[in-house]
Amino acid sequence: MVSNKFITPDGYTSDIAVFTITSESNGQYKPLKKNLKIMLIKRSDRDHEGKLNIEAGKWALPGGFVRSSETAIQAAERKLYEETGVSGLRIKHFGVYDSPGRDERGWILSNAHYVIANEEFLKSRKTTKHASDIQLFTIEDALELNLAFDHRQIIDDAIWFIKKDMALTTLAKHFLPKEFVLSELQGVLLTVLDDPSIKADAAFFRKAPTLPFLEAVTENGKLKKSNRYSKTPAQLYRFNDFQPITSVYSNKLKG
Amino acid sequence: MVSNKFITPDGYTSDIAVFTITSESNGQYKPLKKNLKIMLIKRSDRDHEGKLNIEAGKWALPGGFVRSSETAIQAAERKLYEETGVSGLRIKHFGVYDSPGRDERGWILSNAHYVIANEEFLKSRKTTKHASDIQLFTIEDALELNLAFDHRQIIDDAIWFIKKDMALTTLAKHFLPKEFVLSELQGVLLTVLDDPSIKADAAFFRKAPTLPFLEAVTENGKLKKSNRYSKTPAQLYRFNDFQPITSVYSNKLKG
DNA sequence: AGAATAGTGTCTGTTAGACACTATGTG
DNA sequence: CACATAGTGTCTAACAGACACTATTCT
Repeated sequence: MVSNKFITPDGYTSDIAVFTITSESNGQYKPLKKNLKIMLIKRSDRDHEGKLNIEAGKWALPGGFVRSSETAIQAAERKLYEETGVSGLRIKHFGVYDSPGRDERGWILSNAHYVIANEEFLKSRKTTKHASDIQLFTIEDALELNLAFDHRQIIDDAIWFIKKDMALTTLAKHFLPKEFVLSELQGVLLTVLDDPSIKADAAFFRKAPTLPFLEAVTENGKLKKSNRYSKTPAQLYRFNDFQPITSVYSNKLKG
Repeated sequence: MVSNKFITPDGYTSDIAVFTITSESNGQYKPLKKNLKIMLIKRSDRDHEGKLNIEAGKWALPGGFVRSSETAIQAAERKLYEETGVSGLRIKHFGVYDSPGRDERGWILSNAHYVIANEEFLKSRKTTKHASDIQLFTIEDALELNLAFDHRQIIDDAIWFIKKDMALTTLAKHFLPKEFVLSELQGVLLTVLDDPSIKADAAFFRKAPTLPFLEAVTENGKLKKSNRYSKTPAQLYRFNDFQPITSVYSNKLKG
């Protein structure tokens, strides 16, 4: 029944869900309108050898086949750069998709990752793709598209993971500039999390400065402020290297 | 450079780290000595076709090749049953191991999972293996063995994941009987976590009954007690379906 | 002055942590 | 009665949450 050769998959791909939070100006001295977005690419009609491409024309996660000389993470890095011009970001594995029949070409595994990019970083990238073939979508819009393969499921799962990581780790820092104002942090958190104690201004502004993974920025011995988003100068903060650990059995943050 | 065939891996395996917490009696009416252990199997000299096996004689995680008609999770279930007699447990994915060169037979991917089994459950299993070829090791002992492939790394990572899940989810319930006494829960948590507020008896006994995912067991309208581990009858608790959610930005448990 | 953002003052109720104390049952 | 486990009483300091208040700056 079982052959004496190993049972070999027909392919191993690495796919990447690239998230960013876009900021729309809301007027001068106002906090920005923030929106969680995902970067998708339109599958071209033909591959790089000129052959008809599968799932052509559909929107899909960037990614592609892993080579035997690299890991899926390395492949993700390479494909991300080739397809979207993005590089240098922390790539995080979150799942494997291997249901029989998920790809009609055969038994093809997908190793799925997510990446958080801050908006400024994305703007500075260069890509060979036509701009219309690579776009940022809001999550709702993305999930309404006719997506290639099982990428809808993968995106769904990716969102669940970044929500979890946003709540449990200092993931928010990847969406923010090095130095930021509390209302920016609050905005980032609220695009992903729905937590009354983050929403409540007084509570958040009182709590945030005490968080062990945040520190006020100083300059020449004085607190550094910014009035990017308000007339009142607001204190700048940065993340430090503290890795908070929570537990359901006790509610003190540990490092 | 790239062939027109897909780049195909030479194999796709599913490996499972099976954890349990063993309890040694410490004397009558005493809490038990608990220890986190991992189940490993000794790779046999020849495979089921009689051919020489790779990494023969070394200790390894249970697992094996995934078939094209199943997912890695299903393969994990199947191999776990075939190799160790364990079935019916929740299998959780935690990583993929795909470094070139990790398996000298070729380009072989490992999809890694963990499983939590409670000790009583493990005792009741049946297996075709010789008892000496399948054993429970403490974590320290396991990491000192000469393990097959990169299974040392996989075990290391698995431990990290169960620590995290033990702290952040109600994972502890899989190590416990349906109804348990607070000192049992405390014992389970302490085998994996090092948290002063769990260690401190008074604090733990006061806090635990208020946790939203625990409830006191009643019988005929009365609180159900047990004196399994103490002369004083102790209240029995069970986990309910509450899924606690924590956050580093606020320290109220949400569901 | 008016408007908007960024905080702070203050009160109330809850909780963690420490430590001493009580409760229950065995031998 | 001694002892071990399973809690509870009580105090203190800290903190969350609510709501009103002040501070700063631009127009």
